[in-house]
Amino acid sequence: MLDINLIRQHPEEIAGMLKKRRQAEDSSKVDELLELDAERRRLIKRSDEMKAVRNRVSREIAVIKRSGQGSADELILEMKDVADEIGSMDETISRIERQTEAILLVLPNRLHPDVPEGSSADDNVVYREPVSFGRTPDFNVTNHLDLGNRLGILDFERGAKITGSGFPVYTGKGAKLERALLNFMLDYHTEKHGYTEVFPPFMVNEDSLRGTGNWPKFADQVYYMNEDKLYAIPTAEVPVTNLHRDEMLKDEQLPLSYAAYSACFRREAGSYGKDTRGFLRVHQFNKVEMVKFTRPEASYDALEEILQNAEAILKALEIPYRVLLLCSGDISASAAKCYDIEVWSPAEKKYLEASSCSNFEDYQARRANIRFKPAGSSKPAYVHTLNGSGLATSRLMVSLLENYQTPEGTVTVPEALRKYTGFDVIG
RNA sequence: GGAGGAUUAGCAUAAUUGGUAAUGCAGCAGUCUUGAAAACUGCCGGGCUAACGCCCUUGGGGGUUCGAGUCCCUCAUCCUCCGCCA
Repeated sequence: MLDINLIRQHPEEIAGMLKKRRQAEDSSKVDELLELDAERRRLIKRSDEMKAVRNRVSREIAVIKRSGQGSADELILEMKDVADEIGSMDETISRIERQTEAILLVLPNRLHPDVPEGSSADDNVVYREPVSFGRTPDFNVTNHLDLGNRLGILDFERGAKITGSGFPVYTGKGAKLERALLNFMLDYHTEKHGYTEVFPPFMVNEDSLRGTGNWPKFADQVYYMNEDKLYAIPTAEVPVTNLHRDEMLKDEQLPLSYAAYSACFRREAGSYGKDTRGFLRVHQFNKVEMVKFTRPEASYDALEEILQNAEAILKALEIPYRVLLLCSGDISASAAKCYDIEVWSPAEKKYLEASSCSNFEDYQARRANIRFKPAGSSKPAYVHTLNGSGLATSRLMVSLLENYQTPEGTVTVPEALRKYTGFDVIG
């Protein structure tokens, strides 16, 4: 959520941001916001004046009643009218504030100057050139879906039977490999990168979803349990960032770094028929997420750190990847700057997104009311929040099965994972 | 699911039969001091205002009243007990 004061003082900056994000049509919302804001301030001034009268006269009434001298009936009658007027004025004010809030909740975040201009994923900029570890297979590799079936480690068909399309089942060594990946990544981040492990709930309430920016704009992408008004988390970012919702953190606590495993649930509405084979698009997948809370001045260094923490996993596993800096038309609404890590799929002959590392600056902190008292100051300030996948296993699994494939059709387990799997070859 | 109790600022604690949120600690700034401590003054949730000031804020929402921390309704969370349960 943007600061209304910023919008009032620099509306042209917001308009420029919307244009850069290829959402110029939303600039009418900024105009609407400015009108509502002016009207709100006008009404508040009048309402406050009347409340001052009411408070003063009410104190007079109290004095009269306490002394038992004279009658307050006339004053009470007068105040009845004043109270009615205040009531209707406050009703108008709260209606305006609801409208203002509704607009603020859907306006995207400011963009960092580094974010390149662009209108689609094609305009993203390569930030880190491909790293291949010299292990890309030189034969015709079988895609992960056929290979997984043949080796008996993945069962998408039965997943579709018991739940629906896009809910994968891992069996035998597949299940163990998945669990090894997750344990490996969690151990790596907690032991080598200093993250505190969190095992969060997989369902959250609406306040939490609003805090991270997934609601109301992206509510249709999230599974909803109507009976209990709970949402299945699309990422551990939601519960972990909301750990500190409505909290006042201590300066010396910062930065806070959390790593969390969670299953992730996404409806992926409107994306049927495009890149949907196997793991390329699923409704449930597993992910280790890194989340940081920092002082504002430290957040961009922290972003580079998160990116490197995610890359370290791929380097340890020797999975070929590259890093993109997302352009203004492709970056998510909540983020001010974002890197995507993509892993190479030899069978698909393309890179697949396996991680997103973003700095949200104070956009989420403002929504979720996460503050701290800066050292040397007496006033609270909003923290900056960041997160990065470290990483999602679904596309990672694709890349692993294909890159570690042998000409005989078996799969070698990456060295770093063997102590977790207990076996070094599948098939 | 049922019964009772609780929720006040970063933390901790107050507030007569309804009369308009008090105090302590921590933090920030200043005065004093060679420096520090102590002491004293102001600030220390948000909004409106050029400023003086004014308004709002007692878990969320609603109601009664001239006036609600206090009374009523409702929801959430926590504690105690009962019931159910992997």
